[in-house]
Amino acid sequence: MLRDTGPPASGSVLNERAQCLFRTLVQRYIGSGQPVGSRTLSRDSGLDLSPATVRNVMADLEDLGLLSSPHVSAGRVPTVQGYRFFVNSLLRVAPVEDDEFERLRQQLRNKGGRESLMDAATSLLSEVTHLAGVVTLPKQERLILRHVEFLSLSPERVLVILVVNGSEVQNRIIHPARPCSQATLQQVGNYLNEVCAGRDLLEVRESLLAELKEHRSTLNELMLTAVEMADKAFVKEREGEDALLVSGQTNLMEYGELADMDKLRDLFEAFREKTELLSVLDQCLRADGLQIFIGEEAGFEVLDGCSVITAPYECEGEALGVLGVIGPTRMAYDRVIPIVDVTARLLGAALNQRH
Amino acid sequence: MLRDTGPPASGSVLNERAQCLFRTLVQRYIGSGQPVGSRTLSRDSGLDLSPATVRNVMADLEDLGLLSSPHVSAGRVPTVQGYRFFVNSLLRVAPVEDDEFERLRQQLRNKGGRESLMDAATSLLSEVTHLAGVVTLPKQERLILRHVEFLSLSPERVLVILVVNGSEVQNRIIHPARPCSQATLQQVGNYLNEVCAGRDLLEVRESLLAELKEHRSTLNELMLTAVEMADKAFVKEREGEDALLVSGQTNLMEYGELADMDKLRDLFEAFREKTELLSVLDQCLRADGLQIFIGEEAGFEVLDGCSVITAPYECEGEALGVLGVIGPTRMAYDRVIPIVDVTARLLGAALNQRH
DNA sequence: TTTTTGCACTGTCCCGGGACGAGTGCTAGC
DNA sequence: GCTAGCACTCGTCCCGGGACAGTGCAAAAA
Repeated sequence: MLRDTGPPASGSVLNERAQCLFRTLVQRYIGSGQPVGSRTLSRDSGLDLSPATVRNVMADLEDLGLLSSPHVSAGRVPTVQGYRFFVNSLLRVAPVEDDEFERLRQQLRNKGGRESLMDAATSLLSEVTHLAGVVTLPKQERLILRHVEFLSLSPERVLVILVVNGSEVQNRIIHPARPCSQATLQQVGNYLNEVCAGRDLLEVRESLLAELKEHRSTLNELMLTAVEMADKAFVKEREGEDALLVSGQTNLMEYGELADMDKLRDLFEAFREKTELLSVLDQCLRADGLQIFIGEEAGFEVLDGCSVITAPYECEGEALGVLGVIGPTRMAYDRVIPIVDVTARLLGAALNQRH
Repeated sequence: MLRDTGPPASGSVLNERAQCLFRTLVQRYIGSGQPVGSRTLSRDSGLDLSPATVRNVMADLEDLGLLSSPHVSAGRVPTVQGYRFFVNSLLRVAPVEDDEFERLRQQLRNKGGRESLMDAATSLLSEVTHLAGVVTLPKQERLILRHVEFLSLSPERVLVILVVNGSEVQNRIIHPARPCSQATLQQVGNYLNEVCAGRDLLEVRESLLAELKEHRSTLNELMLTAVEMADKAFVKEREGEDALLVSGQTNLMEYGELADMDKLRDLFEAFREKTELLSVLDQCLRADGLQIFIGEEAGFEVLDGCSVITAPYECEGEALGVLGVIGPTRMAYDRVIPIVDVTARLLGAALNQRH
């Protein structure tokens, strides 16, 4: 019996005993995946209660919506609300084990490119947790031009190489209105490098176009070509196209509760499609701080039966992206949460280091 | 009864009737996935034979190793040898349907970069065939330098941008022995562009190093730096790292014979790992022409129960890479083979077009 | 009042047996 | 050389019973 029958979300509403039983039940279910019965619970709780008493408490917990029974004689399993309550109020996270921490730290430093750093983070998450790891790539809202180079491929095609934001290289092919000689391109490049280096790509493009409109007649030939080139070369590209890395999907095949082929197929398709996942992870980025979605809480049917744990990673105080794991609702929250947390910090640190 | 009991691989060893029955059996099994019994076969073959006669023929076919029965009262299914014989001697391929051909053609032209062209080919294969599509990226044995650019990021780090083979851009970061000013880098770049443009990257590197060894004392400062830069910048990179694109893996989840979780998991891991698949596909590249591996023929246990159909794609008469599909042994060879064939041609054509 | 004990009840899982059907091999006959 | 008939063999499906695990409820004990 409970002292207070209010909604469990508001403060400590369960008495000590009920909390303890509930916690042990959830832990045990997470460990075994089997519904937990009163006998087992009375043995494992350490409370020296008879199964019958335990049954009474369990009945109350079921009334509160924290537990449910698959059928009348099969023990209890936590509901989504149950997991939520467990995570919010009852969970005691385990510190990351030393060797795991060391492994994470080692793998996330001195990585080559930023790309491979993100790759490393993704696979680390999946390997350490045995779940699926996800990392969103930093969305580069601002592209600061560092250097631009034009290369004539053929009379109608010009290769543009942009170095932006420090050391990231982008390249694209544009088709100029009039054929340009390599020499002209060289001059245009020099001009643009001089004028635009260190400025925002799109902003520069706008201002050049504005200038063109205003002083078209007074601009010389070279300037006109330069404006045209900038117009075509400085457009935004690769708009979040595959701004999501996923790793260790196959890990999910090991969990019995996801063993249904259709369910699994849908899940894998969602990993490939990415848009739904990205929308979930975007929420996490805005929410700022470690986030946990349990079951349908994320708002997508494919994620039914799954939990998502994410944390944003930051560089110079600004949240750049989100990393996390996806696994069955029945996951070892106490172990996984700190791992996600630590990985986010380490990734942020690694990014910071290369300033 | 058979006129000739020699190995079925050598020529037409089965009489007309046995061939017809065998073909109908295989086709039927491919369609339904269920073992085919004598009654069904006598109905479907169009030969007006009694089930008993069919049974006799089937017994002979089983003796030849072309059929096997899962158990005594369950009809027959083709063996790997059976599929092989079917594919080699009995198969009549269906021409690619018009709308499918149109679809392939449309999607494989006017694609942006070469990368996205390959992507398109991979997903097309998987979508049209409902199997998993694979495409190996052209392995660039020769990297012809077109242009090189050095950019100083910090005193110890230099960004190298290489344009090779027409319009492909590579970039890497190197750490010079001594700090270099941007002006020096500019000069080094100019020098290297002048001397090396149009030549093979690795060959240039060798010859420069050789020259260094010989005339070290007589070279000026700039030249020394240039040689050092070339040494560090012109090394081969991205050695076949992920030279394989896979798409539509989830399609395979729909086939009952691959429904075993462990089997599927191994298969997906093989897709991720890529090395085993690449070794199979490399054979296909050397073999030159459409290749079919049935079951364990490919030599890898994970591919047990699967067939691989590949065709090399060519550009300017040279086989650049391989594309194909992977699916259950029981696949619609008559439909899939021409699709793979056509896709390879279209991809080759698309690559040729951009010369 | 709270906890425990005892008991009836209700589901699942795991057999073992019987009916059924599909398919086979063999033999005799056309 | 082909076919019809027949006995036989398995495998699958379906059922019913027993073991089992867990429940709810009521009555007794603390």
